[in-house]
Amino acid sequence: MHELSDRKKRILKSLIDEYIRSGEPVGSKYISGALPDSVSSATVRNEMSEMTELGYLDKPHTSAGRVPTAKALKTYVDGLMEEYKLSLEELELLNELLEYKVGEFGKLLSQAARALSAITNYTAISVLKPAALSAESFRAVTVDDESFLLLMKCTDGQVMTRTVKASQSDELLLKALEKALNGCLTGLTAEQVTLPVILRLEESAAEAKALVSPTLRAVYDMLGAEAEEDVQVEGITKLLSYPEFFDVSKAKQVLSVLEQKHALVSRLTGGEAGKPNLVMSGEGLESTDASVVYYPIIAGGKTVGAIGVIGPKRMDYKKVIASLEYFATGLSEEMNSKGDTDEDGE
Amino acid sequence: MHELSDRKKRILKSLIDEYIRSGEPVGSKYISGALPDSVSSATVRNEMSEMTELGYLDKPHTSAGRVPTAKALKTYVDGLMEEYKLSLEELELLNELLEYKVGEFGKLLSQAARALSAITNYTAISVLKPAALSAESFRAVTVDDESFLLLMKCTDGQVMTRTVKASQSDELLLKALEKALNGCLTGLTAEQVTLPVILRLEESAAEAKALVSPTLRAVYDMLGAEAEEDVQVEGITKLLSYPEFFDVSKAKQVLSVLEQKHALVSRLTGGEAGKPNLVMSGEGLESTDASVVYYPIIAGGKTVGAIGVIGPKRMDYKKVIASLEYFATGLSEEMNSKGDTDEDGE
DNA sequence: TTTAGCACTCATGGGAGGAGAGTGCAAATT
DNA sequence: AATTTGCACTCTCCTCCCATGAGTGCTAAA
Repeated sequence: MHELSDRKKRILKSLIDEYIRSGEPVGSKYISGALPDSVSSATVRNEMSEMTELGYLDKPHTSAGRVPTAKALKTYVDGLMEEYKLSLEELELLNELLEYKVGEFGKLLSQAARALSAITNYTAISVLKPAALSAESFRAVTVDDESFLLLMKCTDGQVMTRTVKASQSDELLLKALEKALNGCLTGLTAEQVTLPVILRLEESAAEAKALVSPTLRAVYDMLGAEAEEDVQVEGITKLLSYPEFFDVSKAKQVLSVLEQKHALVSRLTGGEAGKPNLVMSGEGLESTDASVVYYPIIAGGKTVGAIGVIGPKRMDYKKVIASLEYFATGLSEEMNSKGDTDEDGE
Repeated sequence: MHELSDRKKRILKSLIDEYIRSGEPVGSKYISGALPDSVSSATVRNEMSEMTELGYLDKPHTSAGRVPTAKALKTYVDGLMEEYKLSLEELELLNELLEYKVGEFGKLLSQAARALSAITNYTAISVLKPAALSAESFRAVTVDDESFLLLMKCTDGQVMTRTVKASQSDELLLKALEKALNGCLTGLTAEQVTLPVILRLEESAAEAKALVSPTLRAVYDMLGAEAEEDVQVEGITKLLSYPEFFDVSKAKQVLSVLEQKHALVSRLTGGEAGKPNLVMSGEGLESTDASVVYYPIIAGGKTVGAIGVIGPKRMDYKKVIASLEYFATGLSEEMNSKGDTDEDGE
């Protein structure tokens, strides 16, 4: 693992720091000046030459400085870079934007993305994972003479509702319907509600026959509701502020990644929890010069979404990771305290 | 109004058609060839020169062809252009994408935007207008021993719910709470729930005192829920396919318009219903070379959202307007049949 | 009123040449 | 053996310059 000498590491760190700042190839002379070690540029050149062999550095052409490869950036993130402490103002900004509204999880997530984009100056992504819902119990409640409200408590604890239109629906009929639903549909996902199930339901709800069809429609709708994946992107213009995307075709490549919502969701909810996940240009991310850092959000031991940042390969990882971590743990906590599961993910 | 001779109109139409196609300044020679009238390029030049005086045409520099101004494009949209008939395939595509899911209005809107973007090849926007909600009636329903479900029927007919945690909540307490809520909070918007109101509520719900605070929180949350404006943008990369946005700074300008969500919502829900609304670069839209066409969506006589397309000034208006019209009327109908209002907007 | 003819204007694209940054290597230094 | 100095070499990038060509505006003729 330790294939780099200490000096090489120092050189690499210095080079990457500068590259992150400027976005341009870094030359040996700069590093020789920036490093506390008093080494000549020639020595640095030799070291760099070796690191190029080892796959850490690249040069755009013979006579330009060096640029870190994906491998080098990973090494940097894993150990070389300093830790970033969010400043008080930044923490305040985050909290303000975040606590302002604690409604739905989805809203919370996109709110977080907005804040994240604001403080990091990169484009932020929030992703809501579709869940395969199943019902734990049903209730039907009268609203007025021509409609009633159907409640479905899901196995994951949340309660969903739909209004169902039905001309004649007295308390008795609703009770019967309720019973039939609880008897036939609990524990099933949308896919599992097949014809035999429906027939059985119709049979046991014989008295409330007229209500079955609209009710089923509502149930189906609820079970499928969370199947909608949701991707929110905040601060797209930020992306276009970085010179690597001044070329529209590059920008388009990156943005098209963000439009492949389905792929994005499965990718971002697939990572390891509790640590920053890093995806760089080549690796499945079909875009040049871009890099994504993300944290999955955990609730009740399951990944329910993710929050991330997309930017140039040379993004300010220390700041991004610090902010992301703050949000991801905050959101995960929020979710775990809110839900009915007391398990701890970590 | 009729400040243009017939021939001028023909010339203008031909010029704009070509400009929409190519995106480049159009010269007199091209028009002379394209027009059925056999006129020489010199005649066309004279006409164009006059139209430049009248503010219909512009020239980028002395020696380039002419480009239509915003004024000319409006004239074009208002009368010169042909009507576009959506092809069967296009209609099918629209319907397929649209009917696939008829859940929430918000989802429907963004679904529509997606379809719109797909068939027009421009970026589509959907906007949900925040509504000032007020309650018509409340109900509280037991879920399990440690929480109950609060239902709020709004004046606009929709029913919203929240789960409220409360350690001891028997049926009697809930009944009392329900009564108090119905007595004190009906007809009020989020802003109108002030301290005196709260005090009165606490008084009348004295028996269920412990429930008041969490309940109020839930009510407040529901009343404010729809205040969230929602903007969905579909097909951003499409925008970047047009040469006018190859310059990233231009692209940024346009995209930043889309990020000013608040301004966007009020702008797009402010237009006239039942007809295409056209906003061109200069007019309040802070971006060069872009143009927005949108239709507000009406439900129960009120504007509840809007759907639109943003693209280069020279977009294919006939196609865009045809598709938009299809969706806007479709969505408005959908909304009006679904809601409980029978008023007709037009 | 329309057209033909012509001078004039500008954006565009293609070299040519020079400056500057950075490398790599060989010889000198520690 | 590791560093450093010195130097030739390689590229990119910028700028200046010129030719090209599309399109106009104007004048004089039809």
